[in-house]
Amino acid sequence: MKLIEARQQFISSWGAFGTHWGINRTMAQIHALLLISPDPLTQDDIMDQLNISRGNTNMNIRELINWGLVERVLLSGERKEYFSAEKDIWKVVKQIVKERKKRELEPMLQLLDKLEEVEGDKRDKNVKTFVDTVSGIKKLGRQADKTLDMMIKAEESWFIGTMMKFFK
Amino acid sequence: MKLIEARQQFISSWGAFGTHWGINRTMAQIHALLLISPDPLTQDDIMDQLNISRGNTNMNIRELINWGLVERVLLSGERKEYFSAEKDIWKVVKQIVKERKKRELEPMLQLLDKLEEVEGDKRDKNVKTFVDTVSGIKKLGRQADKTLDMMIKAEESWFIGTMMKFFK
DNA sequence: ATATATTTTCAATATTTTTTGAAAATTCAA
DNA sequence: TTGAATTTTCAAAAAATATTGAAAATATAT
Repeated sequence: MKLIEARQQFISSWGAFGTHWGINRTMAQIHALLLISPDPLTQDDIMDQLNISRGNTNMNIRELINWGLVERVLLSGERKEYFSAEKDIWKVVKQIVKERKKRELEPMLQLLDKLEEVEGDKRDKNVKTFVDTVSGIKKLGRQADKTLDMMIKAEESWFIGTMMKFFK
Repeated sequence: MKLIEARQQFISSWGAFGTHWGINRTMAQIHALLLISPDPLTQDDIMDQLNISRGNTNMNIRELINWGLVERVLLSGERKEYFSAEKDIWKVVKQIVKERKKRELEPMLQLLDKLEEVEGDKRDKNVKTFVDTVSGIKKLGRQADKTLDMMIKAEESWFIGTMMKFFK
């Protein structure tokens, strides 16, 4: 397979993959493009390579910056802004985990704390089932939260080493 | 907070949560409803409680069954079908992980295997960056695959115990 | 200051996804 | 069988989401 074709496939399936994870196609494609580009790209480079509009490009680049996956690069003597993606995949994963934990897991756990205190008699099976379900999710969620915290702090080598041993 | 309100909030935020993870709102809501219902429900029960159409209900129940999260229950002497959700959250999580691994991670790893064999000279920095990126993702992906396999096989108590020790 | 390059915004449009509801198919009791 | 109950399908409609492109805002060089 030629590079040009392989790049296309990578970008396109990274985009499709993203949509399964609540990330919009374009954002995932821009990320993919930057991941496989040796040098930083401008907004125009991205527009041209992915065939998307200026507005779309701009919005999604900014979103990638919010996620901490892409950064602005200023090249001396150049007026335009350049963009480049973090290439270390372990860092990328940690960054995504960190953001999703903050945006989704933590608010969910807070809600569950509130819901667990529902009024009512536990002898009522509706109350019991509700409370048991909420508690069960909360317990697992709290554990996940701790585990992810550790993962975020870990070095790849340490993390993979540990996993290897435990899940040999 | 009254049970009725707590149930509403749970269903609604479980639905919103689902949309961040590529699951449609209705499917997540039906799942939530079944999780907190002590007894199995019929299609009509679900339609009424969530205010959704028959077609929508039917489609999403079937999808939940495909995901292995809900099962048909036949009550003797009843003509209608009843549905109930697995209540053990650890089992639910394992089931979701298992399905997503099969549907998303495994195909992605297969693709990366192919893409890694791209033609071209690694002294070309475009080729090098592409291959390095693909290899990096593949390596981490393979490790995730193994780790998830272990998790799927594990008992909750063992898993959490292990995590506690390692990520104390 | 002025002109020019560049980035950002956002209303309008297009696309994708979800939902509806009625018709068709299926199931089951009599 | 027949017919009522129930489930499934799917084209059309609605809703949600993503994209465009031109205008406005901003930044920079002269």
